[in-house]
Amino acid sequence: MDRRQKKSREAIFKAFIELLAKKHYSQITVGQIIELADVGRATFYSHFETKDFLLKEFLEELFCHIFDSSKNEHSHKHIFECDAPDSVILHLIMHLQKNDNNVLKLLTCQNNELFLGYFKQNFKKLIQEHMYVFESKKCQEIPNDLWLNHIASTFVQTLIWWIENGKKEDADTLSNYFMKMI
Amino acid sequence: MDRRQKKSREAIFKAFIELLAKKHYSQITVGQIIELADVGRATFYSHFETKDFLLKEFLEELFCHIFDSSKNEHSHKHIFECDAPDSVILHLIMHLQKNDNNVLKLLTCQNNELFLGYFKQNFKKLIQEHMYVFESKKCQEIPNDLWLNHIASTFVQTLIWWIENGKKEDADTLSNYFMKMI
DNA sequence: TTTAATACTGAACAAATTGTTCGATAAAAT
DNA sequence: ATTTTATCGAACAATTTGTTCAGTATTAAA
Repeated sequence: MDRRQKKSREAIFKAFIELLAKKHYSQITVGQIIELADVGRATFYSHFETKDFLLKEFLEELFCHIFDSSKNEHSHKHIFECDAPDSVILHLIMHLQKNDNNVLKLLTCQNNELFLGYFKQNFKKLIQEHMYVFESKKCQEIPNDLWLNHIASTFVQTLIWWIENGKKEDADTLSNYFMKMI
Repeated sequence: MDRRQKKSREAIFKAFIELLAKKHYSQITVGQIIELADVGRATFYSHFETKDFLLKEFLEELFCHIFDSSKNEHSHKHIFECDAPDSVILHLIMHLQKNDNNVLKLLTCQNNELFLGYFKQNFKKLIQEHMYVFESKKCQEIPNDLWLNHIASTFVQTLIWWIENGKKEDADTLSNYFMKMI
């Protein structure tokens, strides 16, 4: 990719994140983004069809990074070969604790609804691949997809609670709370 | 309240609901609302400061109705004096099944994020008042507010799953799933 | 029934925003 | 050195927002 393209794209993303941390998505205008990013109006629209597409691409890049690294990192590979469901969760929480790109902030700020959907979606994929890990917890009478959804929601909801309470608990405790609840 | 005021207000609400069922909140313009409601532009703005306030007032009226009637109806009053946690939930689900004002549709259509917040907020209040009912389910090691949040989220999430799957299960089964999960 | 207050209409208005177009300029790839 | 490509910046029409105001209709109060 052209160095200029990359530069513009990143400047737009950076400005967008900065604005997201301050105000609600719906209150952000294209004008504000290009001013902060210091790119021309036409440049913005040559990169992103609309503001909504900018959001979509941003979230996709973000979550792809979190969940992929959580799957593929060599140093952690063993975790998914372990039988304890805790470790899958623990691993993910520790990843989130690093808080790359301020994901956690985005999860709780005014924009949370936007992120929850993506987060849940990706988390569901993850646990679907490692469902066996949760078998022991599962009640046979509950439909599978309801159960899957339940795990994902509970996880996201636990995270939000954690952040809003100042992230006092360590990864271990949090993972423990989560496992107790499901 | 002046008959004219009431009429305009209701016409606006009605038009708003009709539009909400069709498209996303953010895509709805004041122009569309007043056209469908058949009221003047100035009238709209004399009732509601902005579109956001319209939404807020609408949701407040809606949820106030659901949760109040769920608390106060004479025919059901006994339920809250009963020890079984199931009955509180069952009662609420049966209320929702009546589907006044299409609440359920709003919970799953494109606008769900908007409604989830309000719904959860009200549901939390409700169970907080009847917390003792859930005591037996509670694990002592989990912080109280995390637990409260968990119950509310799980309920909302169960509802959504139910609606999206065509509402096949009856109130009893659904209530049962919910109780099994928490 | 008359009077006074109040709500609505409809049109016009400035301001902001959106998404497009264009020729000129600068940077990159060949 | 030449060609391709990205950016700029300014201008553009089209929407939308929220306000204002004079005139009309409805309601409540006397």
